[in-house]
Amino acid sequence: MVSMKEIAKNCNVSVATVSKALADKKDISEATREKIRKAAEDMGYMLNASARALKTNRTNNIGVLFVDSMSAGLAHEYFSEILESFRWAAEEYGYDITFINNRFAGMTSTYLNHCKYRNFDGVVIIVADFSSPQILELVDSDIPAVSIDFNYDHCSSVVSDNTKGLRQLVKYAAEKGHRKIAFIHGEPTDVTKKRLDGFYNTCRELNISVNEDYVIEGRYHDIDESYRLAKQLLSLREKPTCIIFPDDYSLIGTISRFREDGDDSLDRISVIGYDGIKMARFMGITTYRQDAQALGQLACKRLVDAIENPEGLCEHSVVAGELIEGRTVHEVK
Amino acid sequence: MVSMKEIAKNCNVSVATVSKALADKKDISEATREKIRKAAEDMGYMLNASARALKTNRTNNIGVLFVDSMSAGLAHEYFSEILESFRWAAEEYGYDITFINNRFAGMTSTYLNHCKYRNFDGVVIIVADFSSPQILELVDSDIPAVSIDFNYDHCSSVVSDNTKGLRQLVKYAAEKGHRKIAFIHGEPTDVTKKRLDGFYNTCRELNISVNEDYVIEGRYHDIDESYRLAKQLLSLREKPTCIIFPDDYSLIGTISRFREDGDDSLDRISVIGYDGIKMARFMGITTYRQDAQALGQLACKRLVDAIENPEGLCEHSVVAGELIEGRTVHEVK
DNA sequence: AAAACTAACTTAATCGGTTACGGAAAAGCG
DNA sequence: CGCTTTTCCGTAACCGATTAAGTTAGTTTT
Repeated sequence: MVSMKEIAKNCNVSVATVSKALADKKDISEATREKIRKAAEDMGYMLNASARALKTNRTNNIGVLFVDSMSAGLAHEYFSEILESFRWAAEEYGYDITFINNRFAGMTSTYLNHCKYRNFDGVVIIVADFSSPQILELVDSDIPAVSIDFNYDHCSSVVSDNTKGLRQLVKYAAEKGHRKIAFIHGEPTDVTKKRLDGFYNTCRELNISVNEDYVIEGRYHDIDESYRLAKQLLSLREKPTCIIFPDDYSLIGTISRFREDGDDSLDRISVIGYDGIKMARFMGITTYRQDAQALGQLACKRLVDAIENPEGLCEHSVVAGELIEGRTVHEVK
Repeated sequence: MVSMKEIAKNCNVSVATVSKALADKKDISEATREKIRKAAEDMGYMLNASARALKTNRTNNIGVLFVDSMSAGLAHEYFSEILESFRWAAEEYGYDITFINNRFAGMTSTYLNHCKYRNFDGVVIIVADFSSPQILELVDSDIPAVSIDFNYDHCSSVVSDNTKGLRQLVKYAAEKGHRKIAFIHGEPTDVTKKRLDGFYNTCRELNISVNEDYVIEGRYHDIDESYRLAKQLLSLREKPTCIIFPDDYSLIGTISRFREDGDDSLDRISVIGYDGIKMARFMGITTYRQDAQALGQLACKRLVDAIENPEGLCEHSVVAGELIEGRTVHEVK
């Protein structure tokens, strides 16, 4: 690999001159700068990130925590869209992204150690088990960090407006005349809590009495579970007229499984998804589209801010989504 | 950040001793090794990847080319599954993965330059415009590389068995009595070429005469296009009885759009997808599941082999998939 | 024309490890 | 008890950059 040393030799200058010439420092004459530039080009030279990082203590590399305990992860359109937009923004800012893991040289390690090892300039937590001590250790370290859809005290966060999401969905259903609205929510997480807040508060505001049998815990992205719970809801003496699902994916799966069963009871009531994945839009499902792109982009901006100004306060931003009106919520008298 | 120097001072040994102790070299006594280990642990020490890479010329980092010109990319389940399994395997082998791009410090650069800059030990090409000169430059460089679903002369490759895929699908349709089989294929790429081979050869073997109106070029992952072409096929004087789509995604989208139109003509013939995405399986679509997991895993193995033995010959592997029997291919008399 | 700048480099230290080589002390051997 | 091996650790060069500080020649100032 050709290094500055060889360029220096070739141009009869010192390595320092080469470095400064290529870095566009001012104390190099235009003539030598050009000579060096040309030599570098001709010799196929490229800067060495490791060497630079060693000296400058900056890697221009961002660590991405994206661990899918449930094998959702990349297969989850919402998260992969966030990752994609984050990545794009990072590249714009001149950063690369590397996945964080907790295996070092084959052995088990910690996320923090991995970040120290790679010397990431910053870290973004997109998907993870947010309550794990390893994550806490990471966000409490002095590495600039930003978390998505979760709030920590010591780092910036960007979260989707889940409360508003449920508010809009409930309001929409209510406008269509629904009063028996069920909500299959996901595992108890920050996100779920916010959604439940939105659900309960909006019901209260609209004077909709919440039947406790209608609010049940399921799992995100789990078709089997949603299917089971939907069946359960539809077997109640007093059936709900509308069911809000944890996400579009499980809703679509559930719908098709009901049809497979030859059971049209789900088609005869109203259903609502969450996320706004492409397929849901194609299928005309009423859902709340989370603005994954904005989330990823903003998270990146916040992280870069934190990197460039480590003394800055952390900011907590909420990103709104939008209701997508499909054809799965019917008017009731 | 705590370095070996500080541990050395703390333990009254030289930096070399610390390095060797932590690297489990044999010429350090068990006593000092333990003393150093403990100090490192207590001080929260972690190795510095840049420093190590500088000296050893190994980064334990693999560059991943994953560029979605068509905004498919991560949203494409097949590719994201490959990425996921590749990543998992890489971590097992002790490698991290970083996305390759062609922007350097905000400006436009080349993929190769980026790889030189990061000094990747190897490179995997998962999604890209395979014919771009930048990619060619990359695979022709001396960086160990492996490509997925595309063959280059100078690097190993792992490809899905597209010929077999189409063979199986055509055979299956034929067994169900279909003789008028249409094939909406994707853009002309290596993959498409193999599929066409499989399609034509199998038709010939089974004495199915191919109506040239039935074999038309569409685009992968493009619902609008597939929808348009399906309509076109169904408007032919002599309609096909079975249509093979470029992929599950566009098939599912097309089906739902037909239903939206109140057009049941697609439901009355047989349809076949490709990829075997989860949703397709839930919806009972007959398709060919590509073994994305095996592809990613094998690609990683090949790459690690190439890294560890740069003189080795490149290998070209073909990974079989399997036909998933759904309910979208009906018996014809 | 001597003093004071300025422009354009060079020198050398440094970042945090790795590793070939060397050397002293302890252990093994006859 | 001498001599050869081992064992264990230190010295120092090196990887490829960056950058503060120093140097030299040319230019300006007075």
